[in-house]
Amino acid sequence: MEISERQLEIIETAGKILSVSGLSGLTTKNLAKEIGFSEAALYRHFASKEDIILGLLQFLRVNMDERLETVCIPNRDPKDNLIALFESQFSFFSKNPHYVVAVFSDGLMGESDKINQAILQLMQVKMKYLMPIVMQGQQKGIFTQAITSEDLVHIIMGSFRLQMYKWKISNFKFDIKRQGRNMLEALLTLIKQ
Amino acid sequence: MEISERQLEIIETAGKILSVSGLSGLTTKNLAKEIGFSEAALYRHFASKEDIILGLLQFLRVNMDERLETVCIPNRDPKDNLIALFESQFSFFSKNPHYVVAVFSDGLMGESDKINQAILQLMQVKMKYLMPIVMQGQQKGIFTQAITSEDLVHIIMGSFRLQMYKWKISNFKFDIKRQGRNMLEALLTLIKQ
DNA sequence: TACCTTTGTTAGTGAATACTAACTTACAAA
DNA sequence: TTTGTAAGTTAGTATTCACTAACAAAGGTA
Repeated sequence: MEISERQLEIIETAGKILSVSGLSGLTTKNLAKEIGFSEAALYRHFASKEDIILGLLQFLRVNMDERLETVCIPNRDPKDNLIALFESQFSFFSKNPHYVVAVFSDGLMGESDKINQAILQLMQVKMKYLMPIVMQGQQKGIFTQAITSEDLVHIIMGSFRLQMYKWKISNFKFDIKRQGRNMLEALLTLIKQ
Repeated sequence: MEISERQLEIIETAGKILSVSGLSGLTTKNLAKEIGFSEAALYRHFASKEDIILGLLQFLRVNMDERLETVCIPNRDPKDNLIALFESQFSFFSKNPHYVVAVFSDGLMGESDKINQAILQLMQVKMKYLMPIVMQGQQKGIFTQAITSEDLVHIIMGSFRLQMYKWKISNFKFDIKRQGRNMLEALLTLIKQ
């Protein structure tokens, strides 16, 4: 599953349109116009619009996986890992706000199963890094053991997602890195044993 | 802003379609067919499709406001109030799963400002009841005072929303009341001082 | 040179969408 | 009895959508 240069350009332009004009703005017409070639040319690089969005989500997933891999350092203080993970996430979305629209928007492509699955996979990638951190923190007695790791992860993920949602419906007006850091601090205080 | 019987029927049918066929299934054509009259007849009762969705959201808001009003009893143990509020929410959505699609789906009507605002208002109604409970609980020393009420509410709301999201993408397959109760329990354990 | 592949073009297609115009019917009030 | 209104109907409309067919130009390779 190689991604050509042109494909990447299309994916990135799709992301840009998403953040500027939202979901309904992402049409093949707009996409082609923004890139500067014809609508038909899109179909030289992708079989369908769905494939373009899937490409976008896949790109985001691979990117996130690689990014979190470098950020989460085994055997480091779980608290530091949690902070680093969040910082990295907020920093990335701060630079690429359009992906927020992609990930947190349902109804993308009329509830296509493939796309829903791609979004689920994205959540799972994050879970892959979050879960061990939380478990390690609990084992070391840094995070509370009063509730299960699953519940703890759920609460952390929920807080993160709501923060993202608020940012999105504010039209990305506030500083997500600062607000995110505040929220994380509260979260850490809460889950500290 | 009175709602006629026919309007209510349209709203409820719209909700039903949302839960069965999702966002993309909610077309004027499907809506009319489901009710059993012509498409044009819809426009005797609503000025536009947007108005129908706004009606649905408004109906949900009023309903939720009244419901939570009876559920949250002043001067009762905040913990009990919190449980009652959640139970009521889960119970309602369990009976009316289509509203989950409406509320937790962005891209409803191409990012109409009015609709986004209506969804925001819905969150604020819930906040209206949640915030005093949390503050009271903190004052009485039942909930932790280590973080602010705002942060606590954010974390609670985030957990609730994520629970709803998981339920929705599972196609309403699991028992939201049971799962919700489990999550609330974990949450209560966590925020207990 | 001859040919193939890649990547673009123009000019459409059919299907779906929200919505409307014009007309009909039932019924209630004056 | 007359008239107005509410609530249906049929048969459309313009627009938008994702997508395609047919062709052209560039460049590499036999």
